[in-house]
Amino acid sequence: MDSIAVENYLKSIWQLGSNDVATLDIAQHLNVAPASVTKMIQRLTERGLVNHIPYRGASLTSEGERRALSVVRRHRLLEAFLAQTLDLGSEQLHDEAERLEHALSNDLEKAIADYLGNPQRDPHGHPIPGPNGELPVDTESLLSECHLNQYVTITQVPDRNSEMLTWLEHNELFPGTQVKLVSKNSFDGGLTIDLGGKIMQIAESVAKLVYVSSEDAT
Amino acid sequence: MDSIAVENYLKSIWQLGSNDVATLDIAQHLNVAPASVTKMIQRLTERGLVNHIPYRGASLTSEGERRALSVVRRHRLLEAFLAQTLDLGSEQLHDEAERLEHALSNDLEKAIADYLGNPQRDPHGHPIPGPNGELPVDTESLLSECHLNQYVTITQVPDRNSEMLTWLEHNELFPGTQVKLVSKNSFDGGLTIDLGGKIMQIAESVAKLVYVSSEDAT
DNA sequence: ACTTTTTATTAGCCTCCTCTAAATATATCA
DNA sequence: TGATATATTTAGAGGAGGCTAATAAAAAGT
Repeated sequence: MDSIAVENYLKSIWQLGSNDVATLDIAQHLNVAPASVTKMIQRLTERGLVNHIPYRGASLTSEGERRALSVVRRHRLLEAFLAQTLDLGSEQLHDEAERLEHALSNDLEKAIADYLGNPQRDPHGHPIPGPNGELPVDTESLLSECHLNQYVTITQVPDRNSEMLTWLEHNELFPGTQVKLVSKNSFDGGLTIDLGGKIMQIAESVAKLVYVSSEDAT
Repeated sequence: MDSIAVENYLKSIWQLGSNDVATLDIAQHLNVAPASVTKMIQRLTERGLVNHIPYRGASLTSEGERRALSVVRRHRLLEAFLAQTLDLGSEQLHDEAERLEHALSNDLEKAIADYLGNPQRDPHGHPIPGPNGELPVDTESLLSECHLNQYVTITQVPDRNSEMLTWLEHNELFPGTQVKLVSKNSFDGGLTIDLGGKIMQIAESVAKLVYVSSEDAT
């Protein structure tokens, strides 16, 4: 059984990209000192969960990725479960799941998945990895990279960053919402979108965290 | 915030009695070496959570008890919550709550309590301490100490020891069941009880873990 | 009361995870 | 290319929590 710290490192590396993740990025992501990251990376390399080229970066081995996805699965199942039973603020969901994910047994994970009907996505639209780490092929793109006048459906919003999430929710920008891209500012990357008649502005920083699908949402 | 280990020690000491708990008992309860217990007791004494007289025993300070009861509250709320939402085997409940209890924030604790309607007891009949550690005065007694021909209602069954629990459940001996004490073996302390017409034997070891009330259950 | 057994504590060591300060590699820029 | 800035790793230390072996205290038995 991986320790909480190990699970968090694996999850962070997974979230930060697939190859050559920088020590400093992990350190900031986990809020620890860079030296602590180096040491942990070495332990994980020793255990065969990470590949590390000194001064270059770290990436997950297939076993490391499997375990990272297991954490992600538990996290997203918990978000879905808590969202369905208690109704917590969308921002709270993430924080609670962040702590509970490390205390979930296989049995309870399964019980929750069954209770929810083995959902494919969590409340923020993020795909839930299967019990063995299967993830659907990603057919979605970033809102920031849409074509002009294209109609798209929001599929994923971020699950951290609660202020942004509150703002998105307040403006009815959640998974399932259909929007049309009206124009794009060349100077700051901001977007103007049409939300069923309502015209609004979206900063590039937000549009880079929202995924959309050009087909109808499934 | 207390660490998981600290929370477990406090809870163990609370469960093992109110004064002069033996090092060895804690060690067995937590499945660690006696020397580890001594060391932790010293740390807890240092932090004002435990009173310790060397070679005599340990007991909780009022602050220590407050924190122990907080863990117990989270544990029992979780048992109630999981029992209500997922329906898990009664034996599984305990184990899952045992791990999750350490990852429950105040907010989530409150959300769960509200969702359940602030219950007074968990599924095994154990009283759930209030948010500040309030426990009802105990008016219940052990099944093993009833008088002959007395009608009593079961109020509490143990939450650990899954075999016994399964057996109790299988024989419909759970909180709310009314039984009459028919006779008591003088040699082994075993009981014969009348369960709505069905006569059965209960070993003393079991009767010492089941609480009953002579008034109607509330 | 003296010896033996049981229970607790101390001493010393280990692993995990963290930190700061110092050293080293890499990147960047003139 | 050489100098500076940034990123990374090493060195060394510390706290938390665990262990075993050795010692000391308390309890129990004769």
